[in-house]
Amino acid sequence: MLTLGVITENKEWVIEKLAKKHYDAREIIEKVIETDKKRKNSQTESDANLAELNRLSKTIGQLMKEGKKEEAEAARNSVASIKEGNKQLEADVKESEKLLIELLCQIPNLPSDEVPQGRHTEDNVVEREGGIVPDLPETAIPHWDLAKRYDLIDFELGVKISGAGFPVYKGKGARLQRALINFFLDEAREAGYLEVQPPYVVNADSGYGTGQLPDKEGQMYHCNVDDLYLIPTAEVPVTNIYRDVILDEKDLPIRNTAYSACFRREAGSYGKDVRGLNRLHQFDKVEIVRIDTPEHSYESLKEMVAYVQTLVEKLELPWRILRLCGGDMSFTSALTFDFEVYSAAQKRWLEVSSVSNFESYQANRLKCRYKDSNKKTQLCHTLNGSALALPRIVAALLENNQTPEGIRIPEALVPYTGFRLID
RNA sequence: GGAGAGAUGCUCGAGUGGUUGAAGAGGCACGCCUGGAAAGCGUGUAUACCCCAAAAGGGUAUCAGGGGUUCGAAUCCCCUUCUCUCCGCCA
Repeated sequence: MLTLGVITENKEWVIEKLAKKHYDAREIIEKVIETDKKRKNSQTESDANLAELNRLSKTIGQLMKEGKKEEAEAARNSVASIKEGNKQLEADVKESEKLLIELLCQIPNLPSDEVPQGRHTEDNVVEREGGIVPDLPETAIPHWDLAKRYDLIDFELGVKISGAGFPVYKGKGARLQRALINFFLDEAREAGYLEVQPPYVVNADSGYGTGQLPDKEGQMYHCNVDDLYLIPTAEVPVTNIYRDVILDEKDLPIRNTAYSACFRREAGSYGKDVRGLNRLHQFDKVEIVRIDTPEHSYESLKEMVAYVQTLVEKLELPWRILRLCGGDMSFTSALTFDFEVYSAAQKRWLEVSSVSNFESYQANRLKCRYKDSNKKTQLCHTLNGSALALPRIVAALLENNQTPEGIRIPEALVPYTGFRLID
């Protein structure tokens, strides 16, 4: 969530910025400011009462010692009446604080100046592109058919065991998954990221910390009995490592990478979007996360994007980077670059990575701070990106590399798969 | 899952109702000392919020989290979470 300071001090500026995300903030911001005023008033008054209370309490102890019973009794009475009177004020403070957080959670992050204007996916700007779109013969088939032909992925079996969107990988299909995960983790480590293995279920506090809760509650699987959520991405547990933490500036930027299975309910998806590997309830992903200073975070974002580019290049896939427009960005992001690879039999671009700078939006919620060189405590900036999500990479690899002899494995992956051809 | 013990600041650790935001030690930072270092000495060392134009200064809250008793709670009571020990179960 945004900090109160930025809202109260730069109201008009904030409203203007949010317009780029097509979010009309005027009304809610007025409400925030009003609630904040109320909170301050109540707290000032309540604090004064409590100060008086503390003072009197000390006096009572003293008076009792001196044997001045009557005076002590009088003080005791006035304490009682102040206490009674303060109850409402304390309730007001709590109420205002709660409302304030509720309101702040409804306001999206401010888009950075680098974000292009626009409403829809068509308005996203192609930043760079590379790779060669293969010239497939007429007989080329989509990955779900290839998966069947070479017995790599069994979608029906997944349906039997769990439901749609939970495929079973078999043989070279399963080995390809494992190869990709190891390849991505090794690459990340060589690029300076520390590998971590986080839990796959998180508590509600963690969900709030990274912003999945409260608004995206319906997108996560929830274990009711234990009140735990299956992670939709490793971003959640990894970023929450830094919840309620004050870091040292010299330790920044923090670079972490993690593989995890990801679980998403994907309520409301349909049609060609969910065909084959295009959209799953469970999938594998290697994530990169950075915690950085405000001064350096955009440099970090650049580095992350450049890093992800090396991955798609090594996999020899046709790729492009999109700079997301205001209307297509996520709620919590300040600037996002999406990576897409071209899946040549489906003849469509598939999103395989999303790299974002959240600036202090997540950090404010997380209370992830650092001490700067002046020993002042400040909010960090958080960033993350997929590096990479497997299913659509697999879809593109299968489709683009199909030959009459079988499916060719890109050179960089061969040491990991142990085979060059799926046949 | 059953029984018991416990959770204090960056760390260790004292504290069982009243000038305790918290002794003491260690660590760390700065200063003095030194040719330099060590030792020594001195000073400082939480977070959030509120008042104040700001600084200075002041106030409130926080001793796992929440609630309660009391004029007053780190200290007493209740609930939750977590840790440890023993038993059970188990990859």
